[in-house]
Amino acid sequence: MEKDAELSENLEDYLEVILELEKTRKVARGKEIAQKLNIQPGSVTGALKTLDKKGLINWEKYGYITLTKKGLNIAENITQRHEVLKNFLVNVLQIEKDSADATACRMEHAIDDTTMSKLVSFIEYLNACPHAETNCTRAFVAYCEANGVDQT
Amino acid sequence: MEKDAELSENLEDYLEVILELEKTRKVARGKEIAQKLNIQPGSVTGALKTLDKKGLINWEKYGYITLTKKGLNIAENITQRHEVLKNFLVNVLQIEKDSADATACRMEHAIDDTTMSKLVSFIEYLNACPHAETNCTRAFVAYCEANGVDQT
DNA sequence: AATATTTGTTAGGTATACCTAATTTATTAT
DNA sequence: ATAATAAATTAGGTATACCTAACAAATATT
Repeated sequence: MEKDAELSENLEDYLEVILELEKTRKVARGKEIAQKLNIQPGSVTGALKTLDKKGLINWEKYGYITLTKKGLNIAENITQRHEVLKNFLVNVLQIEKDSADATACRMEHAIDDTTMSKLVSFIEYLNACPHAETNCTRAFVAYCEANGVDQT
Repeated sequence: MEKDAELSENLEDYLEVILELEKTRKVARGKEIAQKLNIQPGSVTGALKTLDKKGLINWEKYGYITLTKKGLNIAENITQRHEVLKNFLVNVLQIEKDSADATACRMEHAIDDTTMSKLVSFIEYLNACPHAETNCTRAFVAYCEANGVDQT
């Protein structure tokens, strides 16, 4: 049982990327982590040691990297936050995908569980809520058009 | 003309706090900045030097602190992001005020101008949009109640 | 099996951003 | 005016998180 002590945004990003790599490649490798995070491979090792010490990944020198159960929980939580935020940005606010992804990537560290579940409910509500003969989201798009809000 | 070079989240927070203090006290003082940011006074000086070098504040040793025009622009932008996000969290997602404030404080650094203006439009839309005999926001509250979404 | 290539690690360095404790300057009270 | 108090700065230290370049290990090629 290690101190949870709050993960830094950076370490959260590592976990998220490792989960992504595990899904596509079964295991994560340092080089790929570096590429995804846009950093140099030399920077990865230190972070892996920290994550290992915190009991979030299984790591041995020169070995493959996998998430522990504890690490997986966190990684999945962060990934979910990312997806929900991106969903909101793309499907509700009508932000372009790549930009939405980048913004979600920054916001995911800033949103707590309570806010998250409220946001999930809100998106659910928007999809359920019939507004005139369309729905709230489509009505918002129409509203933007009518008011000349930039659609880029 | 200094390099803009992207302000760190921390320096953004300093500007935001300085603006807040200028509004209530005409000038900001190191001690108050430290209090608002929950850091020790000794940590403030270095940051002030950096902000001064970037041309964002007027600062002289042992003197008062005010924002330059450039610093004011940034501070106002950040403050606006904070307010819009808080407004969304409190009035749309129905998050409790203090918690919303803390979340807004973290999210304000993560949201870009395009997303910001989309969010502004969206809040506007929600207020304008009549839904049944109430409006979208109230309808969302009802939806949460009907679906047992936690109201804390 | 030996060599080449790729990948990972280490070591030393930079930048940010905080801390504490000592010191200096400014302000206030006598 | 002087002494006491308050506020700001400095100096030295810690932690995070990155960098580059040199080195080591593992994998692939012939």
